[in-house]
Amino acid sequence: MNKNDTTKSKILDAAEQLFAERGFAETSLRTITARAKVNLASVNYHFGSKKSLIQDVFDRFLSEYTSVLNAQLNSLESSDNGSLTTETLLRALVSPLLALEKQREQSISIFMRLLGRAYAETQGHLRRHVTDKYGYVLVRFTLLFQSAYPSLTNDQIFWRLHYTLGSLIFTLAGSDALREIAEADFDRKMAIEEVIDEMIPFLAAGMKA
Amino acid sequence: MNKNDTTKSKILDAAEQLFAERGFAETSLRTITARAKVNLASVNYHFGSKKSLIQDVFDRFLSEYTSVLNAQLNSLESSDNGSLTTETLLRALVSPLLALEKQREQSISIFMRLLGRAYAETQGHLRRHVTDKYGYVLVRFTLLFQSAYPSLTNDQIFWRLHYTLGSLIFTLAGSDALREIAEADFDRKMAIEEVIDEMIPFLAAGMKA
DNA sequence: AAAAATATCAAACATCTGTTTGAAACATAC
DNA sequence: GTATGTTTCAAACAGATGTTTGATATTTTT
Repeated sequence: MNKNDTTKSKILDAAEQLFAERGFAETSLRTITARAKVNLASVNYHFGSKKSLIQDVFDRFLSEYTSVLNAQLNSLESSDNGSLTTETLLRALVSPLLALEKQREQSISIFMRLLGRAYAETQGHLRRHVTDKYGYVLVRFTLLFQSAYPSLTNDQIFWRLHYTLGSLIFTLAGSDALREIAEADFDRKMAIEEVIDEMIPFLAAGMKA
Repeated sequence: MNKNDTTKSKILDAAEQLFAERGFAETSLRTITARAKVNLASVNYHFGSKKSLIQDVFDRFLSEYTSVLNAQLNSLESSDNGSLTTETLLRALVSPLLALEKQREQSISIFMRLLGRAYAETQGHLRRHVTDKYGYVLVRFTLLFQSAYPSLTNDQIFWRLHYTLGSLIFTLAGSDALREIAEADFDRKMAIEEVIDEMIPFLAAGMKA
């Protein structure tokens, strides 16, 4: 059997999409299993609980994302430090998302909505899980940034990085809807790559301000 | 009886805080009425349904916010157009939030978390309600921006405004947690006004990029 | 091919959800 | 002070939720 057609991965696929669309509490296991065309009890059989399913959805996405991002940061670190511009750093952050989009044939906004929801879960188990397991990549990214901009203080970099993440997650999470609005206003549907190409100079200018 | 101690406003207060903390679906009417110390049935008596309660929470916040913002935009419009810098426009967007924070003695992050959640509710009734009733202020703001920066194309302004909103909502929604992290790292607790003072040059630089 | 382990399934379970009910308490008007 | 309208309250309701069960089917191992 194809690895993507197992009951387990069919559940992950359906859950990922539904969680992104509606949120965690708003998505019932019955909705997930109906879309995945599997039995209701198989969620608890394969994942133990709904909580674990949510974590596993994030693990699948984030482990793929961080492994690509880490590879990018590796090559940036080994290359000449003089070429570490803000723009290339930001591209390193975004390009794994575009790669994932192509590979999975799934809109970036799905992943970004998931991330946004994890972020909104301020008191929940999910945010702790995500930051504990994947926070180190953000730390790595911060350190690279510091070496590129030694004139900025540490807390300036800390905050500016969060402004940037806010723009990225917020805009890309809503990118499908925003692109439709923009299409109605300006008679042209932008590709997601164009949106990103517009966004990076905006963010870079802020970072260097 | 004091107007803020009626059953109705006690429910609104409790609901506003709990919705911001946990989300709409994750907050039950029983949790709300327990915190508000009122009877369970009083929600349906005063608001009709949970849906209406959610809308009323937003209406109370947004009507206060937009009325202050509109006043600010009025005075900006009547003043000399040459003084319309990006920074003053952004301040007009944020300062009503600071005013509300003082008046209600409630952290800005509560309001911003609410806004973020309304934004995340992509398919729900809430987003339509909010955009239908309060979208015009954003349009007003956009028009002012266009007049200040005639060199930018309309879709550039559209997108840059959304990048800005992303940064603002995302950062301010998480400002309490972020300020604590920053305090642990840099041994100084920043005031929310300082965070904003740091953010505005960042955003202004991007807007002008 | 028999045995053992793994996976699927329909049904039931206990719990929690928003909402409704009808009586009791309270306030207001005459 | 009685009558009328408004608000509160405990209790119950119907429906949905995550989870468990025990039987059946499927796959893997020997």
